Amino acid sequence: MSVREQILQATLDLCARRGIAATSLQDIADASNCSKANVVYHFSHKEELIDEALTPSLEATEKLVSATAIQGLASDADRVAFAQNLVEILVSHRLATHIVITHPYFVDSVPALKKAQALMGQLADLVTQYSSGEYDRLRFGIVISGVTYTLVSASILELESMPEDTLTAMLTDAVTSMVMSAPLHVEAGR
Amino acid sequence: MSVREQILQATLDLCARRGIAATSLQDIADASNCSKANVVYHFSHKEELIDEALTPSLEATEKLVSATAIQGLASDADRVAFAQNLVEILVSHRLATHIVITHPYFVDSVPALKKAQALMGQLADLVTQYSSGEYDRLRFGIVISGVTYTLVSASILELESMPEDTLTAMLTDAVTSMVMSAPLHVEAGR
DNA sequence: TAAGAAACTGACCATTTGGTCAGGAAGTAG
DNA sequence: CTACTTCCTGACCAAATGGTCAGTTTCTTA
Repeated sequence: MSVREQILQATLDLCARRGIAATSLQDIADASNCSKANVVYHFSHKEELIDEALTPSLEATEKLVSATAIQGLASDADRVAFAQNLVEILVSHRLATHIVITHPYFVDSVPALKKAQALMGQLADLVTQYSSGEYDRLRFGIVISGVTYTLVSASILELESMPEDTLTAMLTDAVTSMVMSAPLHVEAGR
Repeated sequence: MSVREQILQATLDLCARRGIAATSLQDIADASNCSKANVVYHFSHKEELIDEALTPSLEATEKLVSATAIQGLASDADRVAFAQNLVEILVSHRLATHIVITHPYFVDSVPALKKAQALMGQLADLVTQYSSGEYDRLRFGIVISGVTYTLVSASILELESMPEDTLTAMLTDAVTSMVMSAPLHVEAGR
């Protein structure tokens, strides 16, 4: 792993664990086995560093949004596939997603967070354009933020012991049954 | 409102809006029309100040937990009442709840946050002792954190325009239908 | 009104932070 | 070997932060 990549990974780890404000460039440098000055050499500002660390997660989400916009969510199969893809993204980018969701007040200083919020809105639009208005939008918001939060705060519910694919399956089921207008209850291996 | 109360209110406001780490004692002092030294005079440490600001919310939650532990959640009426009380607490203490939920990594420095997490676990226990295990616990976690997060990040879903009691009713319905084993769909005035 | 307690303040301090800068290694090309 | 670019570093800096302290004002009470 290149130093650059090490720095990005350390940024995700530390910011997810301690929060952006409590994570200093020095912390990131230590975790990346290089000097603070080198961190600044690769990413000239802290915001830029965080921005870049969040990018892969945003790109994956963007892809899902545009694919869903074309495909639509008319059939049950479409909806299940959507829920699966969404949970897949949330799980595989859980650090980034956690950072996004626990830092609503950094929107102005970190552009990626603004983008992330916009994407969340688009996702809500997609799901709810097939349903009946504000109440469904509300449900969607609850479930998405809830799933995301739960994922990374798993210790609260002692979910750490659970195998990752079981967790993914459960979350997919939860999303599908709680958000889609026609609950499907894809029984996850439990 | 006494200076003490002003300080506590400003702490809730600012920490919910910008995060604990990004809120300085000076910011709080400015918002309370007093000196920083006076803030430290009333609350000798920052953690102590935050701790005290979060206390009312914790006490309300504690009360609900112990009341529910005695009353139980066997009947539908019990469950509806529980959901209403819970949402009522989340709404009326929404700033505190937002602080709690967006600062999982401050658990070690702010005792109140540790307590809050423990209470969340007890709430989950209460609801799920009437249901079938891990999956329902997961659903509960999703809905509670989701409702809470949604409440304060309402701007994302443009819920700001909604009257507070409509919001409360919707959330109560959402909690009831998504978490309780028997969906009730108390139709909120919509 | 006198005296003590409580509320409050400005000046100050050590520490940490994000970021700059001048220059040293290290690789690469002619 | 030489010149040039890229990568990297320690030393340094201004700004901000949490907190202390000595002293002043304001309230209470006898």
